[in-house]
Amino acid sequence: MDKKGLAQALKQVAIAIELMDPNPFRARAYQNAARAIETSPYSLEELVLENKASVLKGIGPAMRERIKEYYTHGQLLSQKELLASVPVGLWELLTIPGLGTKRVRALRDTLEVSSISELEYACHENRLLELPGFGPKMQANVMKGIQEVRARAGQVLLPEALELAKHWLEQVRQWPGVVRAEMTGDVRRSTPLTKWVDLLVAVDGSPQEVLAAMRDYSSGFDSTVEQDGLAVLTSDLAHGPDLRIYLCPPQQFAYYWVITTGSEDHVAALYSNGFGDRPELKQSPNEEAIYEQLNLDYVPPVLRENGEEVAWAAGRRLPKLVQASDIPGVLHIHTTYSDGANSLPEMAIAAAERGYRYLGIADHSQTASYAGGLTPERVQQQWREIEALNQAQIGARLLKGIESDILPNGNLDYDDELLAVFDFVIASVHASLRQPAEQMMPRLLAAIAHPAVTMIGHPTNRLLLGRSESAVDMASLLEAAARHGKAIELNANPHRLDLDWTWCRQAKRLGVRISINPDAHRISGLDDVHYGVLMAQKAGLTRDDLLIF
DNA sequence: GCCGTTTTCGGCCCGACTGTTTTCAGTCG
Repeated sequence: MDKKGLAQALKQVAIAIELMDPNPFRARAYQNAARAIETSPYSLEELVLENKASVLKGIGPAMRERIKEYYTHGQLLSQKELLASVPVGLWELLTIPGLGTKRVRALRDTLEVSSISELEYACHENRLLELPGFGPKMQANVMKGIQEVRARAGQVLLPEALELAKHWLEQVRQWPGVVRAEMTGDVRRSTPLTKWVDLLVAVDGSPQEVLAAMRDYSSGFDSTVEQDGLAVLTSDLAHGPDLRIYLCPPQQFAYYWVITTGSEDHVAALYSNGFGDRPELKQSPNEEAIYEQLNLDYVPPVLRENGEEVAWAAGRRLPKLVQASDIPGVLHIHTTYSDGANSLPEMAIAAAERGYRYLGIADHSQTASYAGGLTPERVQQQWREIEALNQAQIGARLLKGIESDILPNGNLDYDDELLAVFDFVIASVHASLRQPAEQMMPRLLAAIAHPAVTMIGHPTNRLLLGRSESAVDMASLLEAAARHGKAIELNANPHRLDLDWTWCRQAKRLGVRISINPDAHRISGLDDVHYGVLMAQKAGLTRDDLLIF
């Protein structure tokens, strides 16, 4: 519960008003208030307790009430009825690119469409063409959007998958006959997205007996017994991925742990190394013994992906994977100077508490007005504060950086003299994300060639389960990075994880340094580095492959 | 619902882009 949550809640009310209430200016007031709060330097506590809300433009008496409500209840109680009056399906329709509140209203009022399924039906009947402002392209885009929404339904990001897996591990460990239970599958390999949350459970007794004994606990699960004796319980969770629980005898735990951890390609590569011809492996005491029997170095789960790693293990040349402790400091931090929730000193102290020696501040540049981007004057002001904080040594040493927008024409967002003085410059695309490759690539290549630029930030601009990648020819971008000696960001926010780990492998081959950046907008965001490290490990990166200051 | 005064109500935010349009409406960041 903080001011970002408040801003979210206000925006949600704005959408509800736009959908239900004919007065668009009331909705606008909520949007304006949300923006005013987001871009203000004040915390939620300051807004309420020190009445800083009163000095903000766009906050009147009603909004002051809303802010107080949110502060005391964690939600906008007075708007609950309004929010509940919006049919659930309408919120879903808004997730389709190109559909905003106006078009959703038109769909509902004229075609009586209020869910994705109804919308799909209407598309098939060509009904969208009847609506003013809709045409064949719009209808085609909507159909494409529906496919995308369907494709990502049932998947969750890594943190949520881990949460679910932990929750169910705790449950399953209480079940009768359970000797041992561990995560397996995608979650164990730390894949960015998970469709199945998999657990492997060692149980006493035959699969049939065990399933019978578990009946009271596993209601709602479908159960099957596979031909080799492995029993599988599956369940559709209400939202997100499906849960799958493998049951095996205790002696065969290691064997099935290898198989269920996957990936398919990894296991296939193990089979080419004799995995299938060695029945005694079924009784191995642990995974290490299995790899040893196959004349392979032990492959950590995170690395078990396309099979390439099995060749490395056979050649005794597995990379010494980068560890969190290898990272002495992190870059790409936002503060209250732009759209961050915490101040410079707060972030500096939090970084020191996490063992970081340095912290690279990179607030938004001036074009990013929606995020409170810094004018050159504000940049100077921030530098003065950074120097004072470094002088006082109150936390991690602060580096003067910036996340400069790459403008649609490939220019950066300040003049060269100013850019040259930063300790580092992250160049990122934040607007005109949908440019065709013919414009996007020259744009990115111009940015990476700029002498002041240290790295390209979140190079594809994807949001996992949210927004598809920009038209980036990654091979060319990485070649350019190698040519100019520039780094590429591995944005560690679990919504991004961008550069994707598969491309990190290519970057390593080209000698392009990877910068694992939290892109933190608050103190807790610093901990996202963990996910970045996992992706770097997946790519097989070592400490030497990272950009270190 | 907020603001700014012309103190009592009329007007209200931006820039790019896309798809729908013959000049604009809606979406998005």
